[in-house]
Amino acid sequence: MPSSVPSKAREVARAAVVADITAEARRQLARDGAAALSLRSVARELGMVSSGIYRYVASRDELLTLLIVDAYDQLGGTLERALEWAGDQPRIRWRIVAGALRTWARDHPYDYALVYGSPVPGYAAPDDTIGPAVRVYRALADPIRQADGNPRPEGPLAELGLARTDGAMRDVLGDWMQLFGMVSFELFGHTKGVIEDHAAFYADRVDALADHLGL
Amino acid sequence: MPSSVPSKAREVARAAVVADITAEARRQLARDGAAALSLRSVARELGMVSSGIYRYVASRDELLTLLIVDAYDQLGGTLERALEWAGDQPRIRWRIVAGALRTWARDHPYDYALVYGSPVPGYAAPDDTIGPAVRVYRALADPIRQADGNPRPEGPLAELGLARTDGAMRDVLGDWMQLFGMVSFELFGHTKGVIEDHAAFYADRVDALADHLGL
DNA sequence: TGTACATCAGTGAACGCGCGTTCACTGATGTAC
DNA sequence: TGTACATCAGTGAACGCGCGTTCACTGATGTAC
Repeated sequence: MPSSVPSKAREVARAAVVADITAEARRQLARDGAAALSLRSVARELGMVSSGIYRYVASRDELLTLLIVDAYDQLGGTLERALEWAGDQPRIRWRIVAGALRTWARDHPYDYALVYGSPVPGYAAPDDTIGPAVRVYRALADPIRQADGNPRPEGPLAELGLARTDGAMRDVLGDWMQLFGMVSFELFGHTKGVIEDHAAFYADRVDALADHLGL
Repeated sequence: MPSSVPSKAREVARAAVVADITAEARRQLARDGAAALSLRSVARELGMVSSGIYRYVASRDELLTLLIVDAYDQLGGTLERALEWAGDQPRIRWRIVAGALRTWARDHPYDYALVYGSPVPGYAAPDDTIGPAVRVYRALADPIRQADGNPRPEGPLAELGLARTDGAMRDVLGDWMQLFGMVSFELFGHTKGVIEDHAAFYADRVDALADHLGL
């Protein structure tokens, strides 16, 4: 019978290698996009024989899941850090968190595309990705939560700490989707010849949305 | 010296084969997504030897361009046809064209993803795709044009027939991006556990946008 | 209308590539007594 | 502290696959006189 408490040292080493794999995969994702990501090239770059990587990752799909979770965490963490120094005016906090979203997306276009672009064909995201995804929405909800005076949350989005009525919740969701719509249009190149100054356009819309959200 | 007027019969036959290729490619796109699209499998399905397809398409990228143009045209045409029977109230026309956008996207998810999702890595859309893309925006602009009483258009979006001021134009663009944001979120599965009735949510938001646009 | 020639569609073989995944294996590392 | 054993990381070879693209070629189709 195997010992139920695995070796600490092996556990640590293992986690380190998984982290290396994820980091290298992310690097390749940033260079070539999700479709081109291959286990073989990750292994190669890590100086490992191609089959060795199967000690750590069960399949290509599992590596993609790792990357998706990682991307959500990076983005969520970035938004949270941005909010730390944002003062206590809801409108300012909204500007800052929305701006941080756009900046992160521009800095990590393939990570953004991986999670908010078209799904990788044949890949179905497991439920492990839901938690990290919510982290992003929680950050976006922060200014609204604050404007509402942190009421006791109920309803479908209670985990976000929001307590608006159904109608007001639809407003919030629609406004968030506009945010992602704008970022996607900019990143995916749908504004050629229409919008010249993306930063200005985005800032202008973010303020309009702040009005709409009552911030 | 070759004749400058090519044979009519050959020209017709050629166009028919190109249409066959596009149709088969679209079918495969609908089944497996853009990343899995291959010249070989299109040729195979057409009963042609793999190299034969190079008589009609210079490369895989060119086939992708064909598909993108085709998708824009399909969507643009769908929106235009929807508007034909929409009566003359701007608000109704807006509801109909927005609804047709969502319906088309749900019916052709991979076509939608091809043009409004993340770009295919390594592929850069040539300028041939701009014209067909504008056709979609022209249809979305129809209700606004009508509400404005078809004034003489000027400014950056004159080709859409819109004549609003810069600020009002930003409103329009932002609202359109919300539309695409909502459709993308629904199609790409980002609303799990948040929105149950997508049709109702979308209709509700479309009406809110109509108010915002003054329709 | 008939013939010589040019054009073009489609063939078949080949090049060189990278991929995901499996499997039997060798050593090194940790564990239990 | 020392030894016998179990576990695990990483190897190397292999399977079978499909891809994009090139190239020299055979016939069929159209064109010019």
